[in-house]
Amino acid sequence: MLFGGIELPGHPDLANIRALDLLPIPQICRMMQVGVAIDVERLGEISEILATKMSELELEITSYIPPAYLNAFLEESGEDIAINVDSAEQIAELLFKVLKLGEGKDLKRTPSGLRISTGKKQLEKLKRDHPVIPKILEYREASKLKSTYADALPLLAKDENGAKVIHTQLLTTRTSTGRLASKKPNLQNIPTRTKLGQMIRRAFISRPGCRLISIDYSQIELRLLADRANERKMIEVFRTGGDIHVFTAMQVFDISDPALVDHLTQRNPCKAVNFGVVYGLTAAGLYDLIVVTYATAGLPVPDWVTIEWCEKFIEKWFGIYSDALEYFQLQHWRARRYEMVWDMFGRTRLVPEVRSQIERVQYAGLRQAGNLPIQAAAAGVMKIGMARVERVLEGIRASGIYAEALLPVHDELLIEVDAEWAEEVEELCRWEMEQALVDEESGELRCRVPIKTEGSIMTRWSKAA
DNA sequence: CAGCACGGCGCG
DNA sequence: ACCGCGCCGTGCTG
Repeated sequence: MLFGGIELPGHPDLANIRALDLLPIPQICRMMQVGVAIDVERLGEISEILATKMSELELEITSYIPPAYLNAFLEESGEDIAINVDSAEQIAELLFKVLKLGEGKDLKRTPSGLRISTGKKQLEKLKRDHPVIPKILEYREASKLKSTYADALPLLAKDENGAKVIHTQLLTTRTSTGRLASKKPNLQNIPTRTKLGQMIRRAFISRPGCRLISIDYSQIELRLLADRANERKMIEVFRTGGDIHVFTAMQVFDISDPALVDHLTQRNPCKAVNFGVVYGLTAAGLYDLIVVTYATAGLPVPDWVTIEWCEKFIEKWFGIYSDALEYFQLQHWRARRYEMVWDMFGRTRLVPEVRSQIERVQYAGLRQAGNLPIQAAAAGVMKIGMARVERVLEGIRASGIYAEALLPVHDELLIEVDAEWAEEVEELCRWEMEQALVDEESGELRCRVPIKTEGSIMTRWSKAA
């Protein structure tokens, strides 16, 4: 029996899931009431920076409209500006009708099929064909960050004794996998991946005299895959504390020395596949991923990277991790047999799609079936971890010290504590989260690999502490 | 003015 | 044709 009486039945178990889902509820209520402080002035500055950048880019983009078309564009928009870069429709017209880019290439259409897609993936592939493309991508990034974050967040902030505080709504019954969701605003998608994005994230601050503590589960989904699939090679790597992506590359490319593994051409694709298999990654999907990776790095894609090569790559991966292959096959079999799959805690998901006559729908159902036992297990681990952390924080608060959980972000928990106690609290909370799968009675770890976390103490929320 | 579908994109 | 979310602006309709 785990913390809070949670079991690992390994079969559908509604009572167990009810108990698991209730576990973090008191903490969730607290988090919504406590809220997160933001630096509204900083967000204002960022908004200005982004606005400036956007008008510069807008001018540059306009300059690429051939003079013969300028009047047509002006008329269409009915404004004094020629083109609205925020309009995918107008960008598609510029790129594919006026500039006639990508002729001869098989350009992907939008899901509705109404027009050619101008999504990031597609534009990355065309990046080298015309100088306007990177400008559009840059504009899109700035526009997204400005409208969704820099401008929107301050409007939702409430004045609370001198600080501006954001209160999100955490949804506990929104997802099909047991994850939590966040809305008004969504604080689970605050930027982190780009330089500009990190500026936004750094506008989330600790209250005066406090520190933010971020603790995230390290590769939790891969570790759970290793455990649930009893995947021998993965278990060995995680037990010995090795780099799973480097190990994969050594196996796939038959390299004996970890130092000889090349990052761009070997470790990165392996990392993509290691994460991607949990989502049901296909050869086409991997190919896209690699193309975008190279394009983003500003490099031409080597001609040995083909769909066929990606197929071989994935086959090789499942040859190496053959227990993982069997595990996914078991989930697919269950999905077809019962139209249902379940995770280690007994959470179920119906997947009637696997009986569809439409192949595309059927495959989507199978990917969902393969993904659920892993994503749901990770969500369950997080719920136990959260409840254990809250027990510790309650004790700390009882001695008059400020200590509050602020926000769960799927495999990360953001905590706020009196600056004086940050180091101690970080260590305690990391320990609690890492003990999520430890049996309360025997003290035994109910997982074949250790559950690890990484923690950092900050005054501003950011990935690089 | 409100509501909707769509394309697009932020995060884990 | 890569899983799970929520939210933005556009373009259109009632």
